[in-house]
Amino acid sequence: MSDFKSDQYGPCTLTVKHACPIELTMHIMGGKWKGIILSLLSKSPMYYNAMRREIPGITQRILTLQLRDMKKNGLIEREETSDNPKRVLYYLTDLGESFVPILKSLEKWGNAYISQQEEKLKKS
Amino acid sequence: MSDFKSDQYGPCTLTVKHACPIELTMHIMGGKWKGIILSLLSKSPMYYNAMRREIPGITQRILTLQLRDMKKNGLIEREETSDNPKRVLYYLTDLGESFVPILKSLEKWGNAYISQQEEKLKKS
DNA sequence: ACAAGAAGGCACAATTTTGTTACTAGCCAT
DNA sequence: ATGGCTAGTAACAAAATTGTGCCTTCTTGT
Repeated sequence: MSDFKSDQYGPCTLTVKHACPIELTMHIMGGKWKGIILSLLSKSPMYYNAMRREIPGITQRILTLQLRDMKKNGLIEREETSDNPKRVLYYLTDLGESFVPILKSLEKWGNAYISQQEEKLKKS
Repeated sequence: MSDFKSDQYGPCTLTVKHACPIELTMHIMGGKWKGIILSLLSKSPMYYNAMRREIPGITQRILTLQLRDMKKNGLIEREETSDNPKRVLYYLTDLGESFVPILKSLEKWGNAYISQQEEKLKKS
């Protein structure tokens, strides 16, 4: 259900231009793997199996699903190379690139959160 | 499952300080309602039922669950007032506040995404 | 001829998240 | 004393997300 229909998302008091953009973004970028995939691709384009190796714990099926989703949402591009054996290269689109700075702040925030949690643990 | 255990999250090639902070953040902030709730509270503290009215489509149960989760993760604080009838005020903690700028960029990005989608629709 | 790497597909299953409907308990005003 | 407001609970159900295990097709190296 990642299709975007402009009247599918409930109104949001913050900005009611079309739908709630925050919820939309969370829906597109949230989830367990999208962030990691995006951050890998932000460093360089990558072949399918290379990504698989770089993301421990992900299965082929899930990786494929995520990549498809991200392509459908215009975040990445898929390109079959013509060399043998045929390989598939994935890389960020401009839209995908435009999310990278946000990704970095999410990462920062996460790290801050972690250290805060650790401080709490010390005290208890 | 929102508890944080430092070795529960798979390694992330980006930053392997403790776990993948991106995934962690997505896990804490993702989902359908957290963003909206946070953005409401970023404007002012709010009572339970006021929030309920401001977020069309949310049910009591879900709102309660979300608020509890956010409190558990240290994003918001819950305070029972002593007036009659007793009411419950929710407000952001510093940690919660610290996410607001990110929320705004998520919102911006969402809006950009929406306009891009619309342009595509025009062309087809 | 045969294994092995590339990029998946398929059937099914478990988990997590979100939703529905109804109910409670304290208090207050009419 | 009845209804309505406060902030929830409880039992149950549906939907979405993520995962498992095994199969496939093409190709290249030995």
